[in-house]
Amino acid sequence: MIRQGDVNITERQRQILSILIEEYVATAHPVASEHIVGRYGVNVSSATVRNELVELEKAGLIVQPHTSAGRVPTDRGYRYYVENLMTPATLSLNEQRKIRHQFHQIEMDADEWVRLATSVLARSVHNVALATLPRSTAVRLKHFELLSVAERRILIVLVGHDGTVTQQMLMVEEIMGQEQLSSLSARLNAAIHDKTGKEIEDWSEAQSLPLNEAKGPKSEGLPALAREVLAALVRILSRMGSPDTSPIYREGLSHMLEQPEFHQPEKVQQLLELFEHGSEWSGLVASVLNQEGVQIIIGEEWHKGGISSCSVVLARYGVENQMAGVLGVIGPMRMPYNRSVSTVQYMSQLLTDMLYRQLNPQLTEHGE
Amino acid sequence: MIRQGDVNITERQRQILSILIEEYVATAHPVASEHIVGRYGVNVSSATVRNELVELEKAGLIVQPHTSAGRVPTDRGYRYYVENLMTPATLSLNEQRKIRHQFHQIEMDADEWVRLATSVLARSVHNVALATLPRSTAVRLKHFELLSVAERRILIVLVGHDGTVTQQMLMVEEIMGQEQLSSLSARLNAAIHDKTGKEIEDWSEAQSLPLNEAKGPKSEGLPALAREVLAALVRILSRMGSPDTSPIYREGLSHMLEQPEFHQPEKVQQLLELFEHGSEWSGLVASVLNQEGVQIIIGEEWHKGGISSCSVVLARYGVENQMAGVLGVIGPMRMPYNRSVSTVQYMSQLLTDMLYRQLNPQLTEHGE
DNA sequence: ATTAGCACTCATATAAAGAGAGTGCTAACA
DNA sequence: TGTTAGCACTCTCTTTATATGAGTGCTAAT
Repeated sequence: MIRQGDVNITERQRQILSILIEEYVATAHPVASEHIVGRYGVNVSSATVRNELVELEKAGLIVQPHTSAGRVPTDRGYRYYVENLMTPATLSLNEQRKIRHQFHQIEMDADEWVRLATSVLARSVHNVALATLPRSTAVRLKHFELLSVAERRILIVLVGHDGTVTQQMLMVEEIMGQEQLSSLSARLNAAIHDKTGKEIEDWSEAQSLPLNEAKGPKSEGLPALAREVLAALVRILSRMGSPDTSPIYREGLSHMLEQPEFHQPEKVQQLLELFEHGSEWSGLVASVLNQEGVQIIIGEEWHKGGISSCSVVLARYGVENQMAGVLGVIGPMRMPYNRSVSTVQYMSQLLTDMLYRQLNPQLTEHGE
Repeated sequence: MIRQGDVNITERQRQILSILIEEYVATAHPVASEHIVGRYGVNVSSATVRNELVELEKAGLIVQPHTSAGRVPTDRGYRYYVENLMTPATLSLNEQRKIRHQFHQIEMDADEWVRLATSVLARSVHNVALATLPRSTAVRLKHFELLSVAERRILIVLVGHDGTVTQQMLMVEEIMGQEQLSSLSARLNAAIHDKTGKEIEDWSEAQSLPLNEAKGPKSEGLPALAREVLAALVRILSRMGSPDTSPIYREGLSHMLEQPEFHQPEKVQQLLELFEHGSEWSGLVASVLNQEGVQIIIGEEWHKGGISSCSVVLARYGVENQMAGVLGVIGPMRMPYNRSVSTVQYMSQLLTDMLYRQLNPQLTEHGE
């Protein structure tokens, strides 16, 4: 799969580019021709390497910060590297075990898994990890409960067919005891079990007309509250279906700031502003949700002039269109991509497995 | 209330100190004697001011970064200022209204209020705001529900008598339908209603003995699950009573980094590490929970060598020993204390009112 | 095609010099 | 005794000059 159309370079140039990038990733210093000779089969003189470097520069894959400095990869250079040159890494079995081990606390729900995953990921790649919570589209109501929290305050707890749990406070006019609420929820549950938000809305409208006409037999004050509850359920279900609104968890900033590219304070502030204005992410997240595999966004590919010199490595986790989210890493453009990719890949696979088991409990028993 | 025992300075010195601190807070530059003359009734020459400055320096309230520089307040200087000199500010009615307005979304629970409060606070003081969630001691169980999330996975939702809601996942051996769970929870609710964690534990132990002996009549598999549920309830209740474990919400880092003291990257990193190792905070939080009023911690008063040059302004909110948390501001030592204090005070009062109303719903109707 | 050799460029480090801000001190003054 | 003008002194910050050295591009030889 060779994209990056117009790039056409010889085998040796590719080798040199690869060495150069890996050297630069490791040291953060512009790489001189001298430092390339003698490594991994490059048995030519520095002059020859310099000639090749000129070619690579013409192709737009590297630049020099100033005359008489070594070379540094460009956005395009990294792009070519991750697509053609990078040797894909796999986490060692030991690392895999260490990570899996942290998920062996049983009593957690999906949200907590994801939060833990960001934390593990951040430590593992020494950069900032981020994730969105898993959201389903078109959730079906499995069951809900009404809990009287205080007079006039009712808590609605809702379980979707996919195991997601959401809660929502509701203020009401009437004062209701827990018993009344329980009987109401029992009655409603029976009626709207397994329906989607849309279906509940329809059902609720269908009910309201007949009820108004035949108001003799069974309307001792309940309908108003019931309608409020139903409306709230519909709202919750529709919100659960839209992934954009979900908060984004972040962790590992202090690791990231150890990197030399963040020694100028403006860079740091740019970065933090990006984090605190979460809205910028939603487009990116949405696009990753629709794609298979690990996505790499390098430098300004995402966002002209935004966080230059940063890259993002993202992957979807979960079950497509059913219960999916995004998790990944953000770090300086100069990051060890193969490690990032493999770690993100492993974490997303792990989360996917766990969610899959949650949706299909009968498979649970064969795990480690 | 003049603490700071051994400090004994004249009225004019106090005036000068006050001007100096306010000037330094505003400009972030060491303050020269020339800049003090002519302000707020200081009608003496710069030479006289210099003489007074020497006295203030002897008292340890100010220092000069180097010979031939202006003066800068020390930790003790700020301490004296906030305790004796600072003119307490009140938020303007306009600001108060603006803040209150943001809390007028009805459908929120206590946790969401607190999260919103940190966000508002951060914007208002242009620094980092932080808060702990409200936790009660010795929560009594008001009601709980069991929800079948998936086969073998049960969600426990628990409402405390103070309106706190907590959820917890539970893995079990048996496969139970929602109906069975509902009837189990109905039976248990009736029995352990209004008990504390400790009381539930006792009750549960008391039950297990008789049940084992008289195992004829009513033991068709339920007790095992019931015991698991009870154990989980006890665990949840005890966790709800310990405030240390609650996560700490933070916001506003990008504001804070605009301050010139964070133009050296090491400072930034120190700060972030402090945030990510949340454990350091728990002692501080615990002590603030036991005190009335706004607490100010200046520079190294908290933590020798830790985040020097930062101050924290904290206050408890909520109802003591019933449902309380901590919220406040962290910023550079050079911060406008009176504004921070008044904002923190107002926010904590606001949260307290809201929690109080939640606990006593009959008062709700007279509010704005 | 490769490479040794070398002049050239430019960032970085080091030193010296100058400017300016602000002090401390002294001596005069009310 | 408290206040103030005057001034020398100190120390930072900026500027300028100089040196160093890493790394390149080019040329000419292999």
